[in-house]
Amino acid sequence: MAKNLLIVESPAKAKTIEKYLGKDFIVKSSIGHIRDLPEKGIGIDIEHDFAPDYVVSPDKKKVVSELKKLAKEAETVWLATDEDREGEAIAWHLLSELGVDEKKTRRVVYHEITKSAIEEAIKNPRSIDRALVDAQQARRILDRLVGYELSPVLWRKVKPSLSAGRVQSVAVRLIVEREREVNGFVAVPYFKVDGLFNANDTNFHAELDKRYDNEQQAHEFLTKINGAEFSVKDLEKKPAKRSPSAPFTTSTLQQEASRKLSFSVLQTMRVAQGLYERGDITYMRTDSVNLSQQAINGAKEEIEKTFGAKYAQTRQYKTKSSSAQEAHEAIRPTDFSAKEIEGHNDNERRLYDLIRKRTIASQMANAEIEKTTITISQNKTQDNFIATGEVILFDGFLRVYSESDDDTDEQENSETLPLLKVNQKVNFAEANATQRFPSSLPRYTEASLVKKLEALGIGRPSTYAPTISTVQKRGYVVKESKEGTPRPYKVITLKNGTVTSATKTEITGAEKAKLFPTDIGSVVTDFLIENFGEILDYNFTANVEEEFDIIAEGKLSWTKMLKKFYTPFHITVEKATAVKEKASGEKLLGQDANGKNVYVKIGRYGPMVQIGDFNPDEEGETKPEDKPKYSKLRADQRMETITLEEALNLFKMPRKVGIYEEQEMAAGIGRFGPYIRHDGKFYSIPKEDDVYTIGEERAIEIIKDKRQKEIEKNIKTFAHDPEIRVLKGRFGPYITMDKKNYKIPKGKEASELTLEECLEIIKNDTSAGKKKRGFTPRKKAKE
DNA sequence: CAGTGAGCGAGCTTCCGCTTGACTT
Repeated sequence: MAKNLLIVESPAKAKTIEKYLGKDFIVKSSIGHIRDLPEKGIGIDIEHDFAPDYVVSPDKKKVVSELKKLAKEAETVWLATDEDREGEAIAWHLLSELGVDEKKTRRVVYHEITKSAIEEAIKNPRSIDRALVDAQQARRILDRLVGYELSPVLWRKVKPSLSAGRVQSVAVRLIVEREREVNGFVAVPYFKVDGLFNANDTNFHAELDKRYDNEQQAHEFLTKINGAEFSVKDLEKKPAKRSPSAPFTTSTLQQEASRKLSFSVLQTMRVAQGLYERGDITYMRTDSVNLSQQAINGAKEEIEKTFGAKYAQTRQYKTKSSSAQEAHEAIRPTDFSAKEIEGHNDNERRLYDLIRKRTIASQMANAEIEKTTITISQNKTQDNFIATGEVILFDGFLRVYSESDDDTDEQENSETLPLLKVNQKVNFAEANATQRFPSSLPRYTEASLVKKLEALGIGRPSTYAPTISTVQKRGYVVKESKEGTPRPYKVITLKNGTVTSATKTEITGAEKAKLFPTDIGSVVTDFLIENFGEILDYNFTANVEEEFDIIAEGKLSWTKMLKKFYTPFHITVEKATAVKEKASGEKLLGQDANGKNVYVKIGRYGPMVQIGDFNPDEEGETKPEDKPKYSKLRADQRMETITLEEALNLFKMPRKVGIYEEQEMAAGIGRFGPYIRHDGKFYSIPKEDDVYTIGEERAIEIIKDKRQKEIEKNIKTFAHDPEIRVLKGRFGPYITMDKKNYKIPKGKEASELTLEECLEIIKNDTSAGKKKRGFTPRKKAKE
């Protein structure tokens, strides 16, 4: 029987530590929190100092009973959960739930999973820090009060099953407000002038040191400098250095994996979890940029071996975020010499490579750069052209890793400039004044939202990915890509002594995997800001965190803090509940041809347009012809941006188009876009046709086309078994049976397949049994 | 999938932060 039971939070960590401690120790994990407030009901006795009703979580019953048994048999129970607020609380819950004498328990802490750190921790046990536990209770209970009192208000005022909370509601607010900024942004165009020069047989670009507001000014300037002589007025060389970024935390890993690998934050965490479980990387949910001494030595050794001693420069980074609790190390490889990892899929290899390079780069020398600025003047006006270039004198960490940036174009500064002298003449080739449109701040991606939340101190490494899932699951936010629209712009060119003007076209407004608010998201946000401004304030979390810190220092009672918060909060909840009207986001768009009011609002089934008002007579009756008319918004329309004309157009659908084969044809817009409906069948209307004006003749053409394609699609059918068909699809021929599709093996001619061969292919198909790997929610979604 | 729409209302929904596991064909 083992004398010692040591409990940590993560099973993978338990395995590692067990190796370090030897046979006198049995190491087990709690798998996170073991107790919590009950899921049903508030679970807090508010009248009696917010006494919480903790219950063992249903999915932790097994773990707890096993730990209980082992704890009883052990001489000493070591509570080795993380050294932060949540970890301290887990230790305290374990102590009270396992039913062992406190005298035979020890609390130990460490910041890194190394043999020396664990042994050192065992030598220095302490007792449980009750003040820190109280701070956690205050955090937990405040979140429950906010979440479970605000959500029911939304059920009454907006729609059932909605939710609100300290973290998610602010996340949605960020997205709603950014969308309004983007939509309200008016781009005031300007002209920038770019010159192409040649000197020492090298072409190079230089930009004019001023911009013009309009085409006329730009034109005038180019006309003025026609025939000018250009020379180097000034030359400046400045040394600069660039330093590597800190090793990864959860948030920075999510951002870089998004930019460099196009991973969603959930995908990043899933892949990292796999790497962690196999022992390839350290823990992936961390807010610390710290590396253990052992890790720094490992990185240094690897750098010296691969690149030479002058490339190594060890550093210890400091965390910028004030909310950080730093219970773990930064995310790093466990073994720096492992360049390639065995037995992993492509995504795991790519993420591992990113983590390894980032960590190694963080311990490498600065890059040394020489920045060159060349000022070119001319003899016609006082204006100068400026060329900038960069030469890397010593690549340092750049040899391994360079961080991506969300906001800037990376292709600039890539030009090599010729070696010039002051007063040297340069040859002018051409100059272009190009019309540019400034852009608004970009919409958030999942990863840039995480970055913003972290900067505000909202949420924790373990919750970034789930929060982003929650706001999407509730229908507040959608992740979407959008095709851009063409926009004309002017280019004025001076070349060969003449100035010419041309109009070109660029694509603008294209978006890839960006977060957009839904109408529900906007309406809920407006409602919450109006009624619960304090909670929706970007500083709310920071403010309560300050108080949690004071509680953790033992200088404030957690129940007092909660009471001070809850009393006024609860009054606003009751006030908001007492107001009968729904929060529908109703907006008057204008009047239709008959002078009836046209509104957009959220109805029972989502956003809609309403024409007309209710005007009941004395008996409270409304005549049927006076009742308002309704139409749902299309999927691509938003309450905030729909125009009166677009709203009225919705009522023109579905529209009678004509008769074909004695059946009526109607045009409409469905979930998959514009369609013609005929004899119960739907035919998509191609992009080049207008659903509002399409005529009978064209509609019949579309129907005939579709039928023809249907016929061509059938490569082969079998009289014996009409269920099985060989079809032509987007990716080539395939076999279909019972709504499932099967690939045709290479080397077989589709049109010559026999029924037996088809059955053989279907039988041998293996793709159906594929299992999806990943996390599923604790509770199964009811759908 | 191809479209509904006030009001009345049973009984349901919900938070944040720790952490992974998988009844049978």
